Amino acid sequence: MVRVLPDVGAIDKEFDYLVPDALAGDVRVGTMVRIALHGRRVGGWVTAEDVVPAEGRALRPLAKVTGWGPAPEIVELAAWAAWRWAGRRASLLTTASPEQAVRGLPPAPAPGAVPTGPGTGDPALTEALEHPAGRAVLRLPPAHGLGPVVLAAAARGRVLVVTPSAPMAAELAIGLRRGGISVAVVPREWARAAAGAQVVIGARGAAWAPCPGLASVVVLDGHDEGLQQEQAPTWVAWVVAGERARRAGVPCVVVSPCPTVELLAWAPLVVASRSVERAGWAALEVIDRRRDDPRTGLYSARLVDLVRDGGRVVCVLNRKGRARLLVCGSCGATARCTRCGAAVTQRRDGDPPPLVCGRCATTRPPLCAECGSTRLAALRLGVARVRDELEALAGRPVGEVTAETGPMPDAAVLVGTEAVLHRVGPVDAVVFVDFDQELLAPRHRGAEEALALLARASRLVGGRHRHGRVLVQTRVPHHEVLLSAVNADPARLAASERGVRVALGLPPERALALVSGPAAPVFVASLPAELPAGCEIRGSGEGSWLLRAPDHRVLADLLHAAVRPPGRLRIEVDPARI
DNA sequence: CGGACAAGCTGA
DNA sequence: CAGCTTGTCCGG
Repeated sequence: MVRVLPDVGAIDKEFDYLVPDALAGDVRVGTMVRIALHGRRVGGWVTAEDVVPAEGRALRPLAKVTGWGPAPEIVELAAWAAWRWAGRRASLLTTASPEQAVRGLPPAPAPGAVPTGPGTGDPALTEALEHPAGRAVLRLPPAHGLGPVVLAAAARGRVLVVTPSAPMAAELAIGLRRGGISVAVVPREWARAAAGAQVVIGARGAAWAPCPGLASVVVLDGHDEGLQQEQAPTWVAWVVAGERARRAGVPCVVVSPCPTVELLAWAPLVVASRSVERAGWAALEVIDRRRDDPRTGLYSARLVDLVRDGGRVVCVLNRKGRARLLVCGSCGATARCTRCGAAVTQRRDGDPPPLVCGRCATTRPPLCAECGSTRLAALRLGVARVRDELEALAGRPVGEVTAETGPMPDAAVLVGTEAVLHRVGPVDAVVFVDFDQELLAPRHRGAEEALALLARASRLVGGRHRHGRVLVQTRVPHHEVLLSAVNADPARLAASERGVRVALGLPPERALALVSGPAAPVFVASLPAELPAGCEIRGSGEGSWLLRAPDHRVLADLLHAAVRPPGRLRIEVDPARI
């Protein structure tokens, strides 16, 4: 007799079934089965074997064995993650399972010729993998090759590699295969991974992929938002990978050019040598636009030079979710929150209408914080015009790229939203036309996301040795993000960011959950009136509540104790936006 | 989720 | 009061 968790959205409950003798050999914890439930057939996973029969209940037999599913330790990991992110096990087990039924495994691939011996391993990676803490964050600059890092890990045994995107995983896999290593790219090659490939690689779902005989786990670009699942449960791949490695007793290394404060709180930091780090960040030119007219000064002389004869140039313009910025008419400074540094907007009510921070809601009188002037002007980019104007300035064709546009235009100069950075190959220069939208984004991870953009740009143009250029136009030229990138020193931003998080009670200082949806009021009302020490709940007034706890354990236990009412309820633990 | 069944609403 | 909609419950 086995216990089965049905793959049905609203059911987070297990049911017991008899195993027909004919199927007995194919059934273990994790196996995907079909069961008769309430008059219909649904899929599910075996979650326990040898269940003691309950009294007085006629059990139905399993209808069918669908095929291989996640290994027993992954089923346990899913239970842990369901607790950690207040989600359903079924949604996590789906991620951990093959997309198509796997009836049998292919023969185990030969590991291939993994170069071993002295001189083959990246010394920084070796130090990270052998860190006594069992886990480490390895800071390697953007242009540092990741192929050799994976190779060095593969030399120590079977390795699970998690990347923020599928194309990145595919590209690394091609390089590894060329080197003769056996690779399984998940989710497509789930069965090959289960059969025992030397490297199992994929996007965030790879944190759940099969990898028998796992020797180490490597997460690449650990700062990237792509490692977090957008829909609830909002699990984060490096957290899952770390927990999996801990349970398996193997090391986990998270590699990133710009580790977030959350990563730095999670594991000890290992850094490459200063010269390696400097060489791996592109030269960054900061163009101070404070003296330019906010309405006309979109194109600095340096920008015009670059698009005229800068080879392949990509111009990034953030036109989506573009908030209006206020600029001082006297000194050119951008209006920012005096408490947290995010961009402020002007309210319509009040006399005079006050400035309000989009991040921490602090309000202040409408004066320039730099020079005291009352002349604050709204700055809006004429985005639709930018492509045309650049084409006129450059004297050569300019193509437009966004997430929605079709094939890549055949032009040496491209203008696009951030999506363009994910779609182009190597280029000679990247220009951020108006970086202040990024620098001052009223999101709690805004500054880190801005540095991540500069890191991505650095990778596209190659490191300092390739003479690629990254150009940033800004009215906040001394922002920590820019200083960090200019100096190839991400620790700088991490230090200041750490202070902001402590002051505002944000992660990693505190653990957060955002509760929303029609059922949210009932759910919130069912929380104990006397919250555990250090916890608080704040309503937004728009049907969502922010729950704050000293750490994830307290937060998860609290969410677990509340009554989950019927109806739609979204619980976002570690929300990307608050 | 989706079927079963109960409780409410409507119109001749 | 049949016939239908809407709500609540529960599954092995």
